[in-house]
Amino acid sequence: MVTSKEVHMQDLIRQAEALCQRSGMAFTAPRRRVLEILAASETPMKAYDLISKAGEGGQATKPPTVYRALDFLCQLGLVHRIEQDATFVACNHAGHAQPVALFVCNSCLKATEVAYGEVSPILEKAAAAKGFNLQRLVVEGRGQCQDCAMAA
Amino acid sequence: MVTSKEVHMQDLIRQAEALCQRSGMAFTAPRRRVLEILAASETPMKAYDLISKAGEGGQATKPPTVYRALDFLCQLGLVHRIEQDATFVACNHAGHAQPVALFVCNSCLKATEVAYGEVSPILEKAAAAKGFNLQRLVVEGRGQCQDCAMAA
DNA sequence: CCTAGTATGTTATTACATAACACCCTATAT
DNA sequence: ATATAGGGTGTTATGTAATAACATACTAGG
Repeated sequence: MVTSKEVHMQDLIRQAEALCQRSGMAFTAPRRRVLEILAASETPMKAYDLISKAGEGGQATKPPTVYRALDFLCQLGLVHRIEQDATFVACNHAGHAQPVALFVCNSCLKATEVAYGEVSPILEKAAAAKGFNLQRLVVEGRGQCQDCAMAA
Repeated sequence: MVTSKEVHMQDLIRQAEALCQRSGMAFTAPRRRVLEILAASETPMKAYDLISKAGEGGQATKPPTVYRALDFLCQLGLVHRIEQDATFVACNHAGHAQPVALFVCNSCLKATEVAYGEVSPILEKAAAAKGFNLQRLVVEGRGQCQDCAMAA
């Protein structure tokens, strides 16, 4: 059986390859490895869990290798960093141009992505009212996800 | 001359005292010290800068002392933690019931507080559409503040 | 070839945060 | 008066997150 996770991963990998091709960057082994691990994970992962996992199967993988891969993948928009708790998650609707908010479930720790296109201009305007020119926006949250609400 | 910073600090301290009184908690020396340092700072501060500064003038101040004070002050809403860069800033409109976004200037690093009351329900609704019950929201940003825009 | 640009490997260190336990203070119940 | 429970701090040690700095390798264009 082919799980949706696996399909998702194939998508992400293809996306990554395409993006790299276009921008003349290399989709190298460590970058692929990090993306695969994140894509396979149910929940956002801490950097050092990633480092351990990437090191399984022989060669040790050191922090800088993984952090560099994460930076790269974040810039491409294939991975999101969740600032609240310093974790990383594979984007689950690869290729979105839209900004997304990440809402983390307090029970199962899974992240739900929600597009917030409509609120960007509102916040930009609110910022502009104070003379602030908004360039980058971070929207995150905590709460209870659908599955956990059902279970309760 | 009495600066607006100093007035702001007096306000915050009074607020803190009042809040503690009401909830039966103690506004102790380390808590006061941390709040004073933050209120006097132009920009958000890193925890370890706070630790050093709190330790000036004799007794060494250790990380747990400061982190405990920060947790306390954050819960009271007198201090905000900026997740993006793990810094802390005194709230500059003490006693707001409103949630606020924190926008950090890329040049001078000062934080601008912007109330985002109007967008909360929108995001809550967007989350609800995916079955997510939003309990806590973090809105932060980066960009250029008014002063730096003028200077440029 | 050679060299400029991109990327990784490796060592070491810096920065951020908390666990765990001892001690103190103060309010209140006996 | 004294025991004790709760809230708070002090201290040691450690866990966790991230990066600096420098060496090495791969690949494309001159």
